[in-house]
Amino acid sequence: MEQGLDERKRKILKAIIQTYLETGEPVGSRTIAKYTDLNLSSATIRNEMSDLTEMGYIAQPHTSAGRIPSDKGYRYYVDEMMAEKNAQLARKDLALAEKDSQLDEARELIIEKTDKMEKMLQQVARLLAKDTNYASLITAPRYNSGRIKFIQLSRLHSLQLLAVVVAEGNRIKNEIIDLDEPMTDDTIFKLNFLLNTYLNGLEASEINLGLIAQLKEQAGVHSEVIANVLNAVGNLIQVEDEPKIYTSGATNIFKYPELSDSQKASEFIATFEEKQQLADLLKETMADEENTGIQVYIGDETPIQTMKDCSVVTATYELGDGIRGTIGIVGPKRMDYEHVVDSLKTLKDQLDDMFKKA
Amino acid sequence: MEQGLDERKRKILKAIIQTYLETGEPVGSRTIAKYTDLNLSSATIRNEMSDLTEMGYIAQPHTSAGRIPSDKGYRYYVDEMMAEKNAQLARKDLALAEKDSQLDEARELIIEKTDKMEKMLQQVARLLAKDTNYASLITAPRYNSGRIKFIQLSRLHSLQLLAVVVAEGNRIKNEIIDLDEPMTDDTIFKLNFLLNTYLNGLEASEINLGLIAQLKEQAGVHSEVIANVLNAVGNLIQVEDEPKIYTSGATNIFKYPELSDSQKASEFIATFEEKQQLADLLKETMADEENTGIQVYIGDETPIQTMKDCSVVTATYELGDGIRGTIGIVGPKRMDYEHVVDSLKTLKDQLDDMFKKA
DNA sequence: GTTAGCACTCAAAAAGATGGAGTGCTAACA
DNA sequence: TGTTAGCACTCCATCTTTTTGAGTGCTAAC
Repeated sequence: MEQGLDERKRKILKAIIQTYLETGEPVGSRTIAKYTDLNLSSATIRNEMSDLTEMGYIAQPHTSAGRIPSDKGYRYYVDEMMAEKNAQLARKDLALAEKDSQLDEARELIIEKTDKMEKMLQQVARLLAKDTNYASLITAPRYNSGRIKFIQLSRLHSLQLLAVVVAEGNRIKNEIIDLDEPMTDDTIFKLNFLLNTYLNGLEASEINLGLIAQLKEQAGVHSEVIANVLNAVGNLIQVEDEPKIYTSGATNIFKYPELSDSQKASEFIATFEEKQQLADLLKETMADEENTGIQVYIGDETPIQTMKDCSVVTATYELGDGIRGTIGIVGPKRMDYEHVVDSLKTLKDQLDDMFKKA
Repeated sequence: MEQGLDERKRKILKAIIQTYLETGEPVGSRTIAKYTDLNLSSATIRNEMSDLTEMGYIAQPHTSAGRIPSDKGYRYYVDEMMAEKNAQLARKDLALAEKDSQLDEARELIIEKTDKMEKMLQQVARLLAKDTNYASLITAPRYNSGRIKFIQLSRLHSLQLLAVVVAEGNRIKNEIIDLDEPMTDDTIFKLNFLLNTYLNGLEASEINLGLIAQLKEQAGVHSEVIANVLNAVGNLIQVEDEPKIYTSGATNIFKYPELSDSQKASEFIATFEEKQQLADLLKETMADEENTGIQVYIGDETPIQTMKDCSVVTATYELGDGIRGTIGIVGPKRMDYEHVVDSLKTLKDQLDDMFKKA
């Protein structure tokens, strides 16, 4: 027992799952008897279903109902699908690259219209949600190298300085500094020199208390200003810890009755609203990298409590140098895994390209 | 008929509404008979209720049910309340300034912890939602004066310039400009001079095609760079058109059964998720300014279709010079108007103060 | 090993029964 | 004339019962 599934059982299991994905209702033996090409009577199917139930691949909501896939069943189905996809990919069977016109069109729109990363990501999230009818989330690429590239103080008014800090990856931070008394051009020049010689090329982690003390000492009377600049530097780095997450389509869950009772829906949507918890999910994704870069979490496998009744599919896109971001889809366990995986793959590739160009 | 309400009717109406606000269930004549201090039998109350129904202040969900307030009834109640609040305020009856400890504590937390406007506003929204148990929204102040204060080009790398544009209100925009070929320090200096002499002190609207042409001509070979800087300027202004809206607590509606059926909840939350439509609401608010700066929209009065079954309370905070932002609460029609109005008032005052200091 | 047949189960839908909160109206009362 | 007690009536909400039908598990025959 439990020595794997023979050909027939696999076919039946697959048929059950696919039917369930479509209808969302428990599927009975007669349905399968008609559905499948192997010509078997419902009675035979029943016997096999009984076995599959015992093995834990499917379950009965109650005695006299049809069967629904268990988490183990889904897992089997998804693994099969992924394996097949990889095989196809290996032999360059690019029938898989069937265009998703909606997402394709997206690409152009996005590149054209949005000059700002923020808007672009929001747009992508929206599109993905619309395309799949599930909830989507996406993070901006996480820059893990915070090396400082450029620092500059300029005079705004007699009592106001503007500090600009640029880090690698062209992330920019501004800080306005109010002075107690005017400062000469010369002083500003000196401070600029000081800041650049000390900080330029450093990573965030390399700025320690000793260094700060040195800097302040050098600055003498103007150590206040230094403190403010360092503050800006600090902010630039802090953003790292909580990468921004863009979401869309959380309300799509109302399309799936098994998720839309008040209690569940409320928790689910709150999770999306707060976004905080989503970070955990994505952290996990980032951690273990797979061949395709696509991960599927089914039911309890997700790290987030409130999504126990859902499945989560994520993909990691790269800019190279280990700078990565994540796209994800959250939907009911009976989601259209194939479509979701394809969509994410397409999008991941597009993002990879896009960033490579930019 | 319809010549206003006598004292007794007013008392009864108020009692009905208040009871309904608490319970959320239709209220019957006996309840009122016990509740109120004017000693009347339920029969008498019934007669009065019948009148009030005819006048349109209250309604019956069905023949043999109690009464619930109609929009007109709510309107009456809110108007009364606001009038009283204003009266209190006029004679400096500051018992009204009863502290809301939660919001008070907020103030300090906020000022302490958040250096970034964005985070602060998000925090405020979250707090307000938590305090009231309704959904909250808040916009960043909308700067309507876009006068340019400072422009600077700096070299980042040999083929990269950094443009910094600062507008009044200390809004800052950065733009990185890629060059085709290196640029001498001297050229950068000249371009800086050029940009500042032409653009400094101008409002967005004053930058027209003629001016741009002049600038580009002056810049000669480097007109590309000018175009990029103007792009940054453009962005600085564009942000105006769609002020960022921060929201929180959309899922609070699930606490109110009359709003939490799938259909309604879905639409409601989607509105909050997209935020786009909320802008309309806030635009409206900004338009007509009242004495207290607090507005209440009941049911159909709201400009947003999906909120027909809700009430919306908004407040406008000011930085002076007509620079304003909005805070708002969306909840069921039977919301605790008094508490909401007080909370918004408190918050509005705090924001006014805070920005005055900053 | 497969299948037809049949008794049995159980959830969901439909139909019926009960109770109670609340009204509107009438007639009596101060 | 305004107020009140009394009563018949309405209608929703709740609970119970009935019906229906999809689906199973088992047995016996092929």
